[in-house]
Amino acid sequence: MERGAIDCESVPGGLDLFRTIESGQSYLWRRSDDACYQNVSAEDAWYETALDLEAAAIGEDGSGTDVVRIRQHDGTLEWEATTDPVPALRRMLRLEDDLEAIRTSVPDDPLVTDAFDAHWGMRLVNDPPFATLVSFICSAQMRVERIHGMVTALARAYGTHVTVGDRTIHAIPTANQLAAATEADLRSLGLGYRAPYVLETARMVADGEDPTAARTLEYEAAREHLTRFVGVGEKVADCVLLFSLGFDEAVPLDTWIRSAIASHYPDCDRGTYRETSRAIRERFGGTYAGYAQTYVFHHLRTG
DNA sequence: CGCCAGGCTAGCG
DNA sequence: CGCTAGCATGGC
Repeated sequence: MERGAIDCESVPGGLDLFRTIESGQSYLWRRSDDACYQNVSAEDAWYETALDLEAAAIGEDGSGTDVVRIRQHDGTLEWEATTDPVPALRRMLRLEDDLEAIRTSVPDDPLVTDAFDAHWGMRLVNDPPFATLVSFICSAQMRVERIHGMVTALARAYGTHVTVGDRTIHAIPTANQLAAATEADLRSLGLGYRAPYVLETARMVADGEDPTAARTLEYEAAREHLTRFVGVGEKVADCVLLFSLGFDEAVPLDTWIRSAIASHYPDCDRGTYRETSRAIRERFGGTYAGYAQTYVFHHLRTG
């Protein structure tokens, strides 16, 4: 394993790795102390995953089997990896984002202000597209702890196993790997009614339907395009657009954000997903509305 | 026991 | 179009 570190002083606005990874955006990482989403501090804990680092650096899933481990320690982001992970980490953890500039573009109302103050340093993620698609198909009517458990179960059952030293790391399965499963197999992992959704979407991607085609479209058209995948409605599509495909204006309307709209932005409730989405997106400043959404979501969910 | 969790699909009017 | 029943599972 190669080793290195990224100086967090060079990250504009700083980095809170714990909140970035354990805020329900990314299901890529496992903690080496196996304590993800147990409300335990990640001080000195390593996060690890197996993936294709070269592909991840350009926003693709790839089929490779690299391993990377990271932790935040002494003002640096330490890493260990089978090959140079820095370009992939910069992209996936969005280390170029200027948090101060982003905060300037979102409203300074009490809820957003409290959320940014409470979780400063949390960054959006930019994960590989298919891994994100599968994760958020699984997210329907699930708590984040269990989504993480389901994705972990999928990785152990179908993902590529990579052994480094005495540790075995499981990659999130590729579309081809998942397409070979059966619905009964996926139900036995606890996916419930999401099992056929994951399977059918994996088969679609394995057959050539490309979720990254949405990148070339205007935002609302991109959201509509992603709903072609089974198990993907407007909300899951917004999550994939925000956490993987670079649409920072996407505001997923989940139960927590709907609750926030009801209590803090009631004029933004326009009845339909599309119109409510437009209203809250505008209220959150447009360009980086998804950043405000993610801070508010995490603030409410952990409060 | 009932209720809820980062909802979606199919089938209805 | 919009609306709703039904859908798995585990934790509290």
